[in-house]
Amino acid sequence: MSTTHLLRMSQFYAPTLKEDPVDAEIASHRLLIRAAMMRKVASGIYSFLPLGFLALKKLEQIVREEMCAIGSQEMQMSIIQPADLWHESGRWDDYGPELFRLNDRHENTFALAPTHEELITSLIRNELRSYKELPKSLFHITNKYRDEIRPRFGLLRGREFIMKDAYDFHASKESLQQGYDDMANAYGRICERLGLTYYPVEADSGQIGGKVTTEFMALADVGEAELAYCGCGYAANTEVAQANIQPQVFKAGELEKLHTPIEGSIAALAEFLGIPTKATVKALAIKEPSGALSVLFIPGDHELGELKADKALPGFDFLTDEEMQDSGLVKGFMGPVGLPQGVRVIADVSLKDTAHWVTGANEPDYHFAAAAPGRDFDVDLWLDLATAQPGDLCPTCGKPLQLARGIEVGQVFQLGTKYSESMGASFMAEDGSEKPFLMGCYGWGVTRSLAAVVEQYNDENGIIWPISVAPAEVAVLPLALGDELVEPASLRIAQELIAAGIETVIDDRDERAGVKFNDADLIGWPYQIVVGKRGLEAGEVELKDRRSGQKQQIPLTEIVSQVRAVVEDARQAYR
RNA sequence: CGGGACGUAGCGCAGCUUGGUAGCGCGCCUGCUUUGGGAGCAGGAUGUCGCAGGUUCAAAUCCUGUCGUCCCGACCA
Repeated sequence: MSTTHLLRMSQFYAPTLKEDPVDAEIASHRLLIRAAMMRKVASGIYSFLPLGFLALKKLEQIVREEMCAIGSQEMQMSIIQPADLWHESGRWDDYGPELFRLNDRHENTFALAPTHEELITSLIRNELRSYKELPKSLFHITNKYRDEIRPRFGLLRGREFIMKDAYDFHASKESLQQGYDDMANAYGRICERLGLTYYPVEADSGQIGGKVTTEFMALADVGEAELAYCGCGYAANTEVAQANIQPQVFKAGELEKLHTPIEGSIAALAEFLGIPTKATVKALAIKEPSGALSVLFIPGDHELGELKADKALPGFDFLTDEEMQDSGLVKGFMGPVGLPQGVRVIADVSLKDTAHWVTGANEPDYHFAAAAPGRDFDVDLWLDLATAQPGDLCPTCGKPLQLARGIEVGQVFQLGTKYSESMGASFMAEDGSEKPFLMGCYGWGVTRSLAAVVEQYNDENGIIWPISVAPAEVAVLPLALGDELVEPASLRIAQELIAAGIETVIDDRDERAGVKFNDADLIGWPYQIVVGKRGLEAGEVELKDRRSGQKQQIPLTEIVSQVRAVVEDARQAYR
């Protein structure tokens, strides 16, 4: 959607705020409210004001175009969905309190859609019947509802938000992979058109099921996700990143018992021995639902990846202090040598090549140095357990990994047959057999990515919209309203820009120059044309680039053609 | 759900300890002046002090409950 008529600030509903809203902490939340883009309705629920809506619609259109470009077809599904469908898939019970539920006057039960797998599957299952019709890809852009435990950070984690979700149906794995690759490429293009610095990362597929998945992370310090990445292109959510950790050996040789009268912590041990934490081995006592007890060993400078551990040891839990005592485990001084009987030794794979460990002696105030796996003790199970840290080595190229925080703006999944099987959606294959569809689902957070753009594009004065999502491309600021030179000149420039197909706004409010400058920077118009009396008398106006802050004087006769050129260049850069 | 904090004018806040006429800044309205980075002067309007009980002659203030909001954690496609 582009603005085809001149926007007049004097007519526009755009109540910008001079002061920061008190309940907004992060830049995107603060600025979207201050710049009159949106207002809060309730916790995690926002209304878009005209300015924000313009930006939102432009962002949405970019997503739409990239979906259509890969042959996905737009539709629109209801957000109120019969509970029966959710019972069919099993998610009425699995989704938990996050699912908004409601009744109609006849006491029929419904869910507000947090996502649309159920509805789309029920929609196509009776009428998409033959392999000849496959593959099919459908998408829509609608509100989603999730009763988050803790909504926060404005648009980044809301209870009502806009998502583009696409679903595709395939007859073969190869076809599914193709659909998935197309979608991932489209997501990359969306990020680029939004100007986002991003990484596609390996990720966990979580509740939604399926196996193959990639998350698209927009880098931002306020992001709730952490990713490990490398110059070679490898990037993964630290929940699953397979970092190549390099523990250090303190000393080799025979098993040696050390008197270590300290509080049992890695930091204290490292300090007492005068060695780096990476030369120690951390021990964590856990139990599995079966009741089996184990001690997990990971390099001392690393943290346990709880998601990794939970995948390998489903439902595990840490032992309480009492349970440890009852099992004969010595908190703070556990080690693989001389554990109580029946307690398994499970170690992070990175310790496989570490021939000599510094580890607890299962005795208060004592540690072992140079405990050697295979000689002094046996490891029952080697697992990938530790969370990646900066300096760990990239699993694909071996160079040091870097860590960053990111906002998950999109995720692509190969669902497989999870929903087609549970909901009986099948097609007639070429050989005459009935087969469940292979499905993919692909979410893009529309409102969340709008916030991500603001997180990456702002400064102390306000938002710095990339031209692709700016509410308008150019703002004309007449500094002397009512002046016989300034006002007509400003209007003429604005109208010529509109005629040239450039989204233009004119700040024709009866405000002082300072107010207009500050609002223009706060709202974040990419280009500002300042029309003042002084300049006009010299036959000039000023063109300001919001991003660089650079200003240049341009002859009145050339301003329209120059701005056209500048805008055209900027558009190309985000295409 | 655990921990912390906050609800007073449209927005940002003070007042509460020690109960006694509800205030400040910005914004808003009127007038004059001003006019290239959030103007100056003068005048004016605006409140169920979140809500409900209780204590008291008297409650924004004390007590109890409740609702809402934010932050940390747990949780989370």
